[in-house]
Amino acid sequence: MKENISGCSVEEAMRLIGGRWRMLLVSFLLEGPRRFNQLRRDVPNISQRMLTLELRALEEAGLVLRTVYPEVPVRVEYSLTPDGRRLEKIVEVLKEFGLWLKARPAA
Amino acid sequence: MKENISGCSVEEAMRLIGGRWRMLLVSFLLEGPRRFNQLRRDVPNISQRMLTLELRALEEAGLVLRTVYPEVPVRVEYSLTPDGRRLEKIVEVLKEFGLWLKARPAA
DNA sequence: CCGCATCCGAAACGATACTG
DNA sequence: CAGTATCGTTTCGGATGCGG
Repeated sequence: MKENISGCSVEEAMRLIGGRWRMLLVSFLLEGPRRFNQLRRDVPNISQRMLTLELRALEEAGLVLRTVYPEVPVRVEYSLTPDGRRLEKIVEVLKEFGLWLKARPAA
Repeated sequence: MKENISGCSVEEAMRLIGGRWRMLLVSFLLEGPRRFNQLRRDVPNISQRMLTLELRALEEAGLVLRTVYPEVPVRVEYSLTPDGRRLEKIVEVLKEFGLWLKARPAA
């Protein structure tokens, strides 16, 4: 299997950042660390369950850092790792394309 | 529902171009028009069914043009519309990120 | 050559209720 | 506040067989 053709990189990238929520969450984390319920407000349509799952996935991929502050009540902050910041360009381009999408005449 | 925040653009974009195959197909179509079985060879792991479905979806979104040449046997060519070419930047950035992904030490 | 129809399992996603 | 657990629905994706 010739895995090294450039197209496969696209596939790998999409497998990691594909899905409805991932890049959306990253787009907010790019502005700075966020708490759990803060992200829920930022992304009103996401369910609690999906938010947990997606954050865990991003954490496991090394793109997001989860920090627990042992206060009462507990405080948890999510932030992008240096690796996670590599997604900034993708978010930018995606945002640009999305805006054009919503503006174009033909749906 | 405040739909106009920039993040939502990202979501809309991902809903259109998300999925395992879409951007991969676009990445090949960027090189020029392709026939059905040509794409099957380019993307060895895609099933006939998915190739049909994804091409139809891209066509319906106005990103891909399907041209039927009434020869015998029939010849069908898929090419990007001008709108479809707007995906070029996304593919580039995705490709770059994917290559880095495969190269980084920590999996 | 270029599909479509059908069936099926797997994965993504969502709603709701409950917990330290 | 920040989650788990459970369940149901929807979408994704593969296998196979048929048709113009």
